[in-house]
Amino acid sequence: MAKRQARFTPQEMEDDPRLQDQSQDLWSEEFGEVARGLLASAVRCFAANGFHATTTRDISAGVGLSPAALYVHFPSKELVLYEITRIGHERALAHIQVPEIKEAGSPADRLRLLMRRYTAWHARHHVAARVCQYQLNGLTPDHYDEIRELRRHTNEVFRDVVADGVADGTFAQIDVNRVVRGALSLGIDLVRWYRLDGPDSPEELGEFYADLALKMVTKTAPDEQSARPRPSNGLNHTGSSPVSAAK
Amino acid sequence: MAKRQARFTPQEMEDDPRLQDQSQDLWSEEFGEVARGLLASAVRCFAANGFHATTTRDISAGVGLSPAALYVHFPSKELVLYEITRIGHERALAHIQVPEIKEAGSPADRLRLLMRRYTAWHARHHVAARVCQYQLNGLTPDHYDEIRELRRHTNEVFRDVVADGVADGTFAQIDVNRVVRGALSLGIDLVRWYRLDGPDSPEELGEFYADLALKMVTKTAPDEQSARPRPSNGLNHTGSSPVSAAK
DNA sequence: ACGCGGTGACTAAGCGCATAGTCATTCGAC
DNA sequence: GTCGAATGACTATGCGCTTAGTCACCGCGT
Repeated sequence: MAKRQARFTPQEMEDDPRLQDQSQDLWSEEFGEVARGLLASAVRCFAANGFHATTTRDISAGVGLSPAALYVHFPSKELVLYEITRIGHERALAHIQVPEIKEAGSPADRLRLLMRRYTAWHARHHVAARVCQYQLNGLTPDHYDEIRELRRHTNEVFRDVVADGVADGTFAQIDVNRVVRGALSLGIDLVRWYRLDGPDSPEELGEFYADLALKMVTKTAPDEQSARPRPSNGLNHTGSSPVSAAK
Repeated sequence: MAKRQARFTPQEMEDDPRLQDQSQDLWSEEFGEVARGLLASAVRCFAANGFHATTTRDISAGVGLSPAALYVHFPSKELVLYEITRIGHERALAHIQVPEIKEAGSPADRLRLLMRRYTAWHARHHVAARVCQYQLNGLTPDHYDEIRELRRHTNEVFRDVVADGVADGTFAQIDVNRVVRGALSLGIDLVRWYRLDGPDSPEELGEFYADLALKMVTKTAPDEQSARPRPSNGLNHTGSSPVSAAK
């Protein structure tokens, strides 16, 4: 009878190694100590059970407070989600808008650094990033649009690097949009399964995915690859669309 | 005050091209006409607003019935979700367990076919697949475990092909687990952004991702790739772990 | 030292509402 | 007339958020 079956209790969530990450350091400055605790608790709850399955009681119980205490620090449950997603997206974007990448010489080096940092950031903050990626439909339309704007910027950072490499001949004549979406998919989808106590450190995974991204754009010697069962059907992966409506 | 803000009305969902896919044909046999309509409506609602934000009224209104009608065909809302995810996972798995792939000659050909079919299936059924991927936390623990078992099988299909290629020297000496996860990430993450009215047909995207998967495993000529800023730190991407706990 | 008014964090209790699910009854095809 | 499908009115419950009030603490005049 209308019981909301959150599958993880606060105690289970506290101990679960799959919900351990380094997202505490995301909101170290802008919030007071209690508000930070509430955000951390909310991240765990939202990541484990989803925004709508999480009650204000769950969040506040995670820091040993009463439900009403949440409203001393945040005006609504939705705004808690908004702050999490906003900060998450802002920090991820800032982490790939660094001089180190811009000033790296070749597009290949830039792409390698970009993919390494993007992947490692998402691995390090995979719990918060999971909320950022999969709980957006709990936002109001206005807040959702703000987050989309941040995502557009992230997209452009990738697009610029890949487009540069294609333009100057460093990369193969690939479809920029498709490759960018593929690289982003790798860097994002890992938050669905990654865990810090798994076999790969964030840096190792970043290194590996940077290699994969490079392989995506590198020219292949004509007879290097194995035989293609499909001869040539005129539907090759080059310039199929100018700018697709990337979410 | 406790208003659940589902952001999409039934009418909006009916018309939104982002919620159009071919998932109708998934449950053509096992259910009656009305039950199929309810499943289709539930898929749209769950994909648009999430399981917990969807009411039984939303689902039944999508087919012009009263809320109570849902309980004529399904014992609970959770079981509607379970049927969707079960059938989705079963069909996706069946779609890559075909003789066509097993009997293809080289591991490269098998991987190409596998990735093509896996990607195209998820693109064609991206709305239902989105529910299958992102709404699993609405399931009871028992049902969740059943789905995990199906996912494990899917994993193994990929692992077998890649491991074969590595064993017989067709592929480079890559880390099988990492490559499999990367390929699965590409094939799965597309359901987050794909739309049938976008620039790529399911087949084109499958073709493109099959190329990417091949590039992931193909040996690179020693000086083919651009200079690596990292010389050799002993942390190369080879055999870091035997079998990781893939979700 | 002390009292005193002010302040902000926090709580207990609960309001108003919406939800998942129930059930006696009706409808409609055969 | 029978029987399954569908319904409208209903229940039990849980939800987000509010309200009235407690408590610890602060500055400050005396």
